This record gives sequence, C-alpha cells and structure tokens, in this order.
Amino acid sequence: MKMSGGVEWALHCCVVLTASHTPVPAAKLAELHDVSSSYLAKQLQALARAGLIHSVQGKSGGYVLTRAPESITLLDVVRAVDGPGPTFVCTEIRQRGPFATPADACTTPCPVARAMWAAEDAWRQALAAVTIADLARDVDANSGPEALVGIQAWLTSGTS
Amino acid sequence: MKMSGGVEWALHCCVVLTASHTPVPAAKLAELHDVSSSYLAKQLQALARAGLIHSVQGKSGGYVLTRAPESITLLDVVRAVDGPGPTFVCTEIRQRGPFATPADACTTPCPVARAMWAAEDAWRQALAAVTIADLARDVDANSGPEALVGIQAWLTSGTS
DNA sequence: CTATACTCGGACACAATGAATCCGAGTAAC
DNA sequence: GTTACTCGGATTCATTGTGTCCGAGTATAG
Repeated sequence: MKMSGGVEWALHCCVVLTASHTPVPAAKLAELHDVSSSYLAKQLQALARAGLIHSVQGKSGGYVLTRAPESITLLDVVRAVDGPGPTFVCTEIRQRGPFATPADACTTPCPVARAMWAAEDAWRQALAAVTIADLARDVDANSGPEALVGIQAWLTSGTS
Repeated sequence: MKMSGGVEWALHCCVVLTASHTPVPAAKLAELHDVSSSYLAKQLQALARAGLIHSVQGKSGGYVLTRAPESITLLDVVRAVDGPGPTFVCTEIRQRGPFATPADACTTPCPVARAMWAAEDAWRQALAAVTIADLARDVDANSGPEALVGIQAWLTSGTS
C-alpha cells in the first residue's frame, strides 16, 4: 500500500498559501517546489473541488485558501487528494463458500472489517487533530522566520 | 489509496487456522472462502516468509500457525502481506527549488512528514492492539459456536 | 526401497490505478 | 476590443496490484 505522492505536494502548497492572501498561480507553486506544474495542477484542482481552496481566473489569478489555516485539517487535504473512501474494503467473504453465514445474520459488519476500520478511524482522528496552521508554525520554527517572508515576497513578485 | 485485497483473505485464513492444529492445504482454504486458490497461495507464502505460519510439504501437508493466536497481531499480518514500508513517503520537497533549505538544516524530518507518520503510528498501534484470537472470539460470538466446530470437521475431512 | 500423488514455491502474463502531459474554455486586465 | 494569462478536463504512459501457471520437494502407500 502506498499513498499518492500528490498528498505531499498538496500539503506543502497549503502551507505556502498561508503566506499570501493574494491569488498564487499554479505555475509559481510548481517552480517553488521544483515539480511538474501540469501534475501539480491536478492536485490543486482536487483541493478546489473539495472547497479547500478557491480558484481565481484571469490575468492575475491563481489559488487562495478559502478558510483560515486553523480550520483546515490534514484529514481534509488527504480526503480531497487521495479520495474519501476507506483503504480497507470488505468483500463479505463470510457470505461465500460452503460455510457461508446467511445474510440475515450479517446485521453487524464482519469482525475483521470492524477491527480494520477502527484502526483507520484512529488514523483519521490523528490527521484531523493537526491543522495547516500547526504545520506552518512548525516549518517556521525549523527554517527560521525570515524564510517565509522571503517566499512571500517572491510569490507576489512577477519574477519567474 | 487502497489497501491490498489480499489482506482480508489472509486475516480470514488466520482466523480459520485457529480451529485446526493439523496442516490445512491452501486449496481447501480457497474453496472455503470461494476465492482463487492460485492467488491465495501468494498471500499464504507472504505469511510464511514473515514467519507467521509454517508450511508443511508432502502428501498431507499444508499451513499451520507458528505461534499462539493471542500473540499474532493484525499489524503482523498487514505488514507481511501489504509490505512493511510506510504509506507516506517524504521526497524532501523542502530541499528543492529556489528557496531550498540547506541540507545541514534538515537534521529533523520535515514537519509535514512528521505529522503524517504520527498518524500512521496511531494506525499501527491500533492494529497491534488486536490479535487473531480476539477476531476468532468475535467471529465465534457472531456466527455461533457450532459454526467453527463444523468448519473444523470439514477442514480435517478429506472431502472436497 | 520405490513409485506415486500431493504439497508448497517462485516465475510468468494481465488489468487497474497512479503519474505525467497536453490543449481548449474562460476571465480579468490593458 | 484585444490580449495575455489563468484554470479545467480529456488523453497517454508507467507502475503496482491481481490472477495464473508450471516446476521442485516431501511424506505417504505399496
């Protein structure tokens, strides 16, 4: 099992978008991270579809966060980019084969699925406990406060 | 992101193997669950490679649990079948692009990766807290105690 | 002791999902 | 009114998961 690599890009983009209140084009975000701009566009579109960021078209358009960074959780981003469905899917094995349990006895989910889903819930809960604002603060502490200011200046400037 | 479907099969097989202390061939497990025997063999081989089950060759061979069901956790099975690697991989985006943070400043992992890995740890911890024995007990409670006895009888009998 | 039949084990194709790309529709600025 | 720049979805390629097959090895039966 491997998570979509686009999640990492999307998270970094959200952190960067924290620094600018004006629209930032996808091409600039791509150059900042040195990744494929065409593919990054896909992830940003997913974020826009989920309502996490708003797209502004036109000459000086781009993407802006719709909500405050404190109210955007990692779970929101993961669900938007990687899909909302559960990672573990139950195929109802217990209802197949010679010893199939009758359907009317399957009022509750399969114990196997229940345990797996409980673990997934723990994962989601941990993701929901962290916000983009938390990440931005940590990055700030690691890279020094001057880095973010420089990035902000570079983002707003028209330089390539 | 989607988990390998083989995990479900492997878990059910482990639960069934709880009922028999004699080797059970892969073909019988496949018929019991009504799944492809060739593909199920792959998963069982993975479990054997991880040391969770022991393979017995020869005419009346098959698979047996190596340890007590209480000492086999769901995490063991998942790691064996789905791979031990982390689902989130950090590509060190912070070290790329015009504002790349120098390598000597990267003593600690990227904050983004740290948060994602913390969530994964919560997931693993939840999986490690449940054992095959717990699952077997739950299945017993759901399907009634007579089901497991019947399965055990069918497993040991030579009937197809 | 020999032959046999049954078991696992790894090597081999096929399909689905993720990764990466491109060009067209729309909009704000000039 | 024109222009240039933006996003958005449809398309193509690579990787991983899914499914299958046949050969190596061993306990059993004669």
